[in-house]
Amino acid sequence: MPEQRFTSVWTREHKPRRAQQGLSREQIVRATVELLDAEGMESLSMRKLGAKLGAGATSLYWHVANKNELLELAMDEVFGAVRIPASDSWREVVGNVAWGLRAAILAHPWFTFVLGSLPALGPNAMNCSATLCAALARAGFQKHDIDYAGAAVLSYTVGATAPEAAYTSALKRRGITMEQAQRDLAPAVEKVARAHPEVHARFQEAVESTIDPLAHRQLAFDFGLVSMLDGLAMRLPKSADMSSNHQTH
Amino acid sequence: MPEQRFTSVWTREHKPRRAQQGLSREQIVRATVELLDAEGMESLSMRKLGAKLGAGATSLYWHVANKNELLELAMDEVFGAVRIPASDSWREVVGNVAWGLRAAILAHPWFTFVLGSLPALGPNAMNCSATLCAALARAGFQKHDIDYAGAAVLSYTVGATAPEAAYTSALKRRGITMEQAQRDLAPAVEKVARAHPEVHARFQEAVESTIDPLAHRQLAFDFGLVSMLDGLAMRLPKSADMSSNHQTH
DNA sequence: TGGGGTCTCGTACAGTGTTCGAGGTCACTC
DNA sequence: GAGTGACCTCGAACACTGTACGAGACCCCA
Repeated sequence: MPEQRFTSVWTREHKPRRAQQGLSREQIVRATVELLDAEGMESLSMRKLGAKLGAGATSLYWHVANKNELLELAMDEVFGAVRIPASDSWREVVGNVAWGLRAAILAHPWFTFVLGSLPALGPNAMNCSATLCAALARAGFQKHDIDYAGAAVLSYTVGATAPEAAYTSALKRRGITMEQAQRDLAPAVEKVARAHPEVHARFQEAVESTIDPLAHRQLAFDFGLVSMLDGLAMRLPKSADMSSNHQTH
Repeated sequence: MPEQRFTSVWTREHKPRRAQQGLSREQIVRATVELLDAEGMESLSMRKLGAKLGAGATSLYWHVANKNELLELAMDEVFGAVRIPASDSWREVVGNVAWGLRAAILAHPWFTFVLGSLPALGPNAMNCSATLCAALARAGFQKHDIDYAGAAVLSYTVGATAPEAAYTSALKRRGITMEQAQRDLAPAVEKVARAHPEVHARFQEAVESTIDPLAHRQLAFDFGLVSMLDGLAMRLPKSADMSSNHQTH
């Protein structure tokens, strides 16, 4: 087996070319994000992207080594859209980053696919995790616990938001309403109800609920986020921060 | 726009054919899991799968409507491998399910890709979330909080384990050692170090650390899981369970 | 007038998921 | 035994995909 290398856009250096005319890397990345937002991950092809830019598909390969590099760049573009808050309260900083990341994922549902397959080494991603860790360090976490706590919040945020984004965007793109989807899934739920009656009961509750589904999902996210933050607060060496029951939103 | 339907393997009914000869659905699903484990998500093709079974690619379409259905079935197969614990302590049940799911994801890194794109409506997935919710209900959570708490634990578990599985399996499949990867990433980290020196310091610590990287990742996962469980325990209406500081593993 | 770097792109290759329809193999009935 | 219809397999074809390669175009500078 030949000693392979682990590569990424961020390990090659890249001199920005004269932005005179023709294509530029920034322009290509912007178009990529737009196309992904509009049509989703599996509809992005180099030919379509080229056409959108009024260029041939293979012209893109001058500015970018391959499709994966393009996706890495697009991912970091989304990380860049996460607003980084400034505050003295670590709970506020961490909570705001989590909600910001959630908003970014919901706006760009393809994001988590890229995050799951390619390393996030871009400057904006680094900036995100750095502010998180800085806040946690200031809060009083020590050494490895800083990384652990930061990773825990990011993991929960991504894990909670990704399927939500995938589901809602899949429905929207295919022109299916939420009610239609629930109606279509009813038989499958019915089948499972025999083994787990209490699951069925809660599903019915959800269907007949009068709360706005969007508000419902926000409540669910907040519940988990607040729980995580409270649990982290318990792990602070000296109980410096005791405002554990504040809502983050 | 024509009123589309939201479909899934689990919404169609399926009569298991006579298992006499030729292909069967179970056999195909087993082979799918094997192929995905061995070569990863992007290397699964109907032609390869057919060849592995000694059949033509298009023969599979008699037993399964399309590739997505196949992936749904494979996903539920993995859910079925999660051992469901029996215990009176809700923390033990929830913790064990989380660790079991983590083990399943690490053994089948393609799992989270499917989970992210297709609905998990299979019986084994339902069983998993049902035991989780049953334990949480017994613990004292009420109504929606049961779902919220269950979703929080699953979200954290998936969000924390998925990138870990993706990274380690990508390295293994391409024959790259962990040390080699860290060496390859060094220039990118170096570049970011200028903006965030404290990130660089912790990265160096991690590289030079003498702890086994596997143990390190397990510690990180446990840190977040215990934090989440502690935070959930705080949300129990009457403080029925106060054993908040026990480790789960 | 000549390079030489920078950039575009047509062609080609090996692969993909899936449709269609022709055919083959049974178990059962007349 | 002949015939029928359900069950199952599969070759060919279609419209795609990512990207390697090499031919050319443009522009700046000597």
